[in-house]
Amino acid sequence: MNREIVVTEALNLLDEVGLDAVSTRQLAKRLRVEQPSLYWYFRTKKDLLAAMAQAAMAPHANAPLPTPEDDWRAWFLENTRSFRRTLLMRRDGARLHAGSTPTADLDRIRRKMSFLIDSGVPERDAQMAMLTASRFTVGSVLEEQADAGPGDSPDLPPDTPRIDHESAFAAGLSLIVAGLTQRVPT
Amino acid sequence: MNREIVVTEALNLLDEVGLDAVSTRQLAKRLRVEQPSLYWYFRTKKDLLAAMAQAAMAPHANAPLPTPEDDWRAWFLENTRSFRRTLLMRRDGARLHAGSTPTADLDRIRRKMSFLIDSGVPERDAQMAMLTASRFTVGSVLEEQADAGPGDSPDLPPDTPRIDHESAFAAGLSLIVAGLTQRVPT
DNA sequence: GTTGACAATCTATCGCTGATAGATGACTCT
DNA sequence: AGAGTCATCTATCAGCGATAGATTGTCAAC
Repeated sequence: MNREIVVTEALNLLDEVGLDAVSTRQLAKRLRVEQPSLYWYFRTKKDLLAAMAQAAMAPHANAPLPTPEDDWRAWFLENTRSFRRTLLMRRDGARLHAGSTPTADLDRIRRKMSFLIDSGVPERDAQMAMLTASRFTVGSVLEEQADAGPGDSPDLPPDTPRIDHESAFAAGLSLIVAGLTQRVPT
Repeated sequence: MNREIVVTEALNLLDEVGLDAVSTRQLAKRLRVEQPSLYWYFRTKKDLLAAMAQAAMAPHANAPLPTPEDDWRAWFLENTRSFRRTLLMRRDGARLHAGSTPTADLDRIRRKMSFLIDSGVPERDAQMAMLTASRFTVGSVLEEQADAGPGDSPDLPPDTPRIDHESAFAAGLSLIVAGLTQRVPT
């Protein structure tokens, strides 16, 4: 056994039972091991959750970086969509992500920033737009996954139209890109 | 004793110890009562947290609604800032808010929507912009409060410039408003 | 081959948590 | 006086994260 196996099984457990029900005991049972054994691999449960969060973000973290030929608007849209898709891949993915200190890949971020700057986006605007899109995405998926979760929604009038999260996200994102476009000198 | 007193004391406890350390036992101790007594007022802890979340949002929920003379841009900015301010008033306010199914005041939302529409914002754009701003705000405050919290940040290079949350929020918000402005017919 | 070190797992237990069952006191209405 | 209810109590449960310390398996050095 090793950390990777533990994390993989922990993510399987997460998908099955949801974040609140992920316990070291349930995880140990799946790994056919006694519960304290997990503490050989992780000092605390928070450490385990952090490793899970990082592993869950792998699809987005390994996506190809932009090339100079790319259109910055198209790339920005796709990058943000990729972030959202990755959060949505796992049950409670947004909560898992938001709950752990991010351990971001700084070099990757710098490369993305450089691409935007080289495409004509002012540095500060590029930085703020990336932050804005990221936080908007986390907020969106957080609500989307909370919404899809437990069915015991309180006594709302039944005519309330369920929000289409997909198009609400698309609309918000295009709003942000439109705002950013204004900042870019022609 | 009544629900209101319990919720008030629960929010005081929250401010002192943080969301993770809010337990029914600590709360009971403060109210000079045994722990199971709280279950007379709330069926589950989740119910208590939901009541806390609603109470915590009171400042924003009681803020004056826009009047027809208001400038829609100025109002939209102030409304979003008010939301953020309210989330920031309580320790872990964003987590508390995001963790509970929102018992939104539908009538209030409709009044805000009507104001925007009367100001010339197309209905769907108004709706999407409100959603976008709200989710961006929750995502922002979530990170801001997670950042300010436990000091055990991992081994990041010490030269990493700490983000100024205030201006990052302002920048993101103005990006959204700029995007929305483009949608409004002159 | 025995010895020793280290990695990995076990047993046992701690203090804490949210929650339930059921008894008890207090106040009110008839 | 008795009934009913509100509000609180005592006692207890199962589950949680975490720690201490014993025990095994494996491989290297002597």
